[in-house]
Amino acid sequence: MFELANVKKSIEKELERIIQNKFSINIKVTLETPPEGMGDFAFPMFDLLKLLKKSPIEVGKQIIDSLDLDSIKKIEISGAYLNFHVNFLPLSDSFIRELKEKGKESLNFPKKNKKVILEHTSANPTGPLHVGRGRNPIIGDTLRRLLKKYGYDVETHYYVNDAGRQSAILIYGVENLKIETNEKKEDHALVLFYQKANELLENDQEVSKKIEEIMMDIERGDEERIKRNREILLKVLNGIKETLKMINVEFDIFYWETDLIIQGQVKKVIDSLRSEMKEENGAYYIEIDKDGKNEKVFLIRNDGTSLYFTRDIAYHLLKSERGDLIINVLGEDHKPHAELLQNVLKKIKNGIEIKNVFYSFVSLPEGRMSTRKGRVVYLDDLLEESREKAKEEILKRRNISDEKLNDLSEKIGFSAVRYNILKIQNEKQLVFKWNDALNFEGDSSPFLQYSYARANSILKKQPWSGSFSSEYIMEKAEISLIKQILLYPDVIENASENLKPYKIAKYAYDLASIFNIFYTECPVLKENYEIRENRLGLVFAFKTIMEDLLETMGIDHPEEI
RNA sequence: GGGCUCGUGGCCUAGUUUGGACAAGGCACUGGCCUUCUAAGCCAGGGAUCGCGGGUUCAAAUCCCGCCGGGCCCGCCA
Repeated sequence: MFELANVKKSIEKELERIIQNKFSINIKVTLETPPEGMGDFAFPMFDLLKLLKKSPIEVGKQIIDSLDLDSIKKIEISGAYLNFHVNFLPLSDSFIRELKEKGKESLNFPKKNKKVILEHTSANPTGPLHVGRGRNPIIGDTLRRLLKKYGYDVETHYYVNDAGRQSAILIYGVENLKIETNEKKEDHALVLFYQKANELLENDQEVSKKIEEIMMDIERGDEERIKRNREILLKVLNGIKETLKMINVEFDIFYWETDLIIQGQVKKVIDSLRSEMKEENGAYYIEIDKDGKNEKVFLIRNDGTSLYFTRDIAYHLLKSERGDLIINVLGEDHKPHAELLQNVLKKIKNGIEIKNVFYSFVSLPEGRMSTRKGRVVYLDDLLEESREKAKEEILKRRNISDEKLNDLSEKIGFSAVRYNILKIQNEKQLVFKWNDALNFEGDSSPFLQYSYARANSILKKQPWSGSFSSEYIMEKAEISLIKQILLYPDVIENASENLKPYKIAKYAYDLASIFNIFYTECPVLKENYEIRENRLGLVFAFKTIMEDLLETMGIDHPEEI
């Protein structure tokens, strides 16, 4: 499965050997990709030429004369570059044969027998999910799918903050206010209480005091109080789950923050750090080295209750017992917190491996989204809008039953939202614009789904017999397609190792784009037997890989669109 | 003020980790392609001092320094 990368490595090794032998020079050779039409790999000889004080032609010729690898078809000297044309077509024989035999399974990496605990989303259950933090579930869930493919066992967590101030505000609102609403979805109905309570809070000391009391009860571990709260928070959480389901996001575990208090983990953390703790006005802290400076990290308030940070330590210790690698998908605002947490954990337990993936908020042209202030675009509304647009687009093209229309418009509309957010690098700040969020053309999920449907349609008309030989491949478009297909394992590896799910989107788009060119330039069904079967093989390979990519991105892949 | 981060055609993005050949795509715009496997597509075209200024290098969007602009963070909040 890794032949293409191996070919590259073997050329690099061979070049290093030849340069050593011929010129007695030890250099590390890194091949790069030349511009279109100039071969497959390029070796820049600048360093070598400088050392040897010879012309590129002279040095190039000497290298070419001593290089003898089956995989190389042709070598050209172009300026100070040595361009390698690789005979990679034969690689496609085994690749496609394996796809035929094992299907998508052949695309999975070997099991690593390592478990990843992946926490993402973890939005406060005080209102519906909004687009501002909408990147979190999309990045998180794509990582889950990607890392599984890459050979990890993955357990996903949603950390439910039921111990915090935000939750207490909602609880106060629900228990003390009366608000009429005909919102059917409970997260949308209950957020009104949260917003109203926040409003009251601003200029009413009494309200503020009552909320403090709720928080206090929780943090002291009042189980009655906690139980009542959860009933309310769960309603909001269920609304959030519904939204997540629409974009194909699901979790293994919902972990309630207050469990850490009730079950004693917080106390354990405090006990284990007690010897290092110092006191200040009745509160306790430890000192942590941060960029050479000592920083106070408070763990216990002067009223004896724990802080979010303390509970987060406990939670990460718990996660470290459940898996080998902890990955958190976090908003950029958590950066300092997360770094501090890693430092503290090092003090408590050795060898905890944590990787944090940060993303920037999606904002509105008029500023940051805020549930409290009501300046938000809810994910539900965006999804609804996208579904409607998908319906319109479908009806422009075909007449189908209402049932099919509903199904298809969700698969196209919801996916478009997921893709349009996923495709952008996490840390890039993103200003929400309806036009971009609802993009259905070019670099978009309908484009991918469309190319997939085209492939599917061909195979439906004429199933592939399974015979394929790269000898029959000669068209430019066919070769580009094979080349792109063979890159698949490298892309999965790169995206997984660097925890960059958007790399999958980029690759999938390029692949679909190349397939569309192939589709236009290389008719399949009307060719003679050999050519037809070979092209069917290519279409099959494309279809299988595209399906796999779409699944990895959590995007639906209807057979026809 | 300090720290982190982003800045690429009118708009959006890839490329930055590991420096290399004319900076690659999408949207929008202009023109062409459906009696032939789905035109959500394909082809062609115009449009970029890669925020600014220095430096390192044979070679800088990429590395280093300074500056400018946007975002985030600097709690006994979460």
